[in-house]
Amino acid sequence: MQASTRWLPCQQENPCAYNDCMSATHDTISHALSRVARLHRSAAGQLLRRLGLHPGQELLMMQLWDHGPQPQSQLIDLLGLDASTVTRMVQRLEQAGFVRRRRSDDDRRAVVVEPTAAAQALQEQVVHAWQQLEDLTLRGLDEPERAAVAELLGRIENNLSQPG
Amino acid sequence: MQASTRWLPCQQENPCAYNDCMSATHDTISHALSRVARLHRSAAGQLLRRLGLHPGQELLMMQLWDHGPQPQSQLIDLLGLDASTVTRMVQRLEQAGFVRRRRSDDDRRAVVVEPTAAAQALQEQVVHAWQQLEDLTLRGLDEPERAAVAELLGRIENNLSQPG
DNA sequence: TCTGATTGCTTGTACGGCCAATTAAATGCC
DNA sequence: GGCATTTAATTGGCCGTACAAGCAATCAGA
Repeated sequence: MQASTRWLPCQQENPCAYNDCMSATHDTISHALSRVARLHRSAAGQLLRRLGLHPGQELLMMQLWDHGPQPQSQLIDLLGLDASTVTRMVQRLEQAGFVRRRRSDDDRRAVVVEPTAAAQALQEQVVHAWQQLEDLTLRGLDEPERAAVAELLGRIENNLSQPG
Repeated sequence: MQASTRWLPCQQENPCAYNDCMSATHDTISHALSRVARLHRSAAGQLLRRLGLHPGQELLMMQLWDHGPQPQSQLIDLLGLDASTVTRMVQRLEQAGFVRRRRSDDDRRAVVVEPTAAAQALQEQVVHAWQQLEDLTLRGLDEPERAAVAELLGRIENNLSQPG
């Protein structure tokens, strides 16, 4: 990340048409959150890359590791994702050999997703990568500060979970 | 969000193969961050929808509103995105009528991106939507707590910005 | 029992985002 | 000047993600 001052604005007819000093879209927590989210996802991507997973897939796998085989509808609930998203994620994870799909006998509409042996072998590595990510993310924050982050994120999550 | 207990695990040969009580992939701040990020982006999407913008595009437009016409390379730096991402975002924003592109005279490789009149008309609405998003996100947090969020997110951003 | 509503899932389409490979222009070094 | 290196941008390919539309199985009420 080097400084980028090779472009100096205000060389046009109306010099003050743009807010160089006082940004109309001043920095907000929403801005910071967007940046942090992308950086965090990117870091996760680098760690998961070698394991053959794309960021986002590890969250689905973790649900399977934690709660065992379950219908897609439950994955959708737990992950909070769109149904179509989960459908295609599961299709790709099946293609990659990490999950298996079968139609449920109880409800012939439902599809039960279960981890494969290959996924079991993967679990340990993913947990490790996730730990590395956590360490990298929270480097330099002591325990009370980490607790504060967790608490504040929890409240923000709550805010965003319930409608406007 | 209704409870989802219609699926009870542990009805298989090996009852304790899955960690229902003590999750191996226990809840982390990285997890919370992922969830909050998706919720936040989703909320932004709903607010930007009526304005004809997709989440992510508003950040690019804000750069243009704040700093005026500038080469794509600078947008890439400021937004921290991949060059290919910005290329296609700008193409779509041009298609939508919000930006114009011209080759720079100084450097015939460079493409200068500038907001259109339609974009100027949009700015006010986007700023308002962004304010709504900020309010929704931080609802119930008092000023010291908001400051704490900003400070902690800043440190996390710093952590994630520098290599491993 | 039949029928309308609901539920589970899929496919089409589109965007944000990344990596890899490529082209063209500018720069730097000899 | 000439050539290797760097830089700006683009395109192809892939995945995550969402919305809209649609199909099939299930459920509930008349």
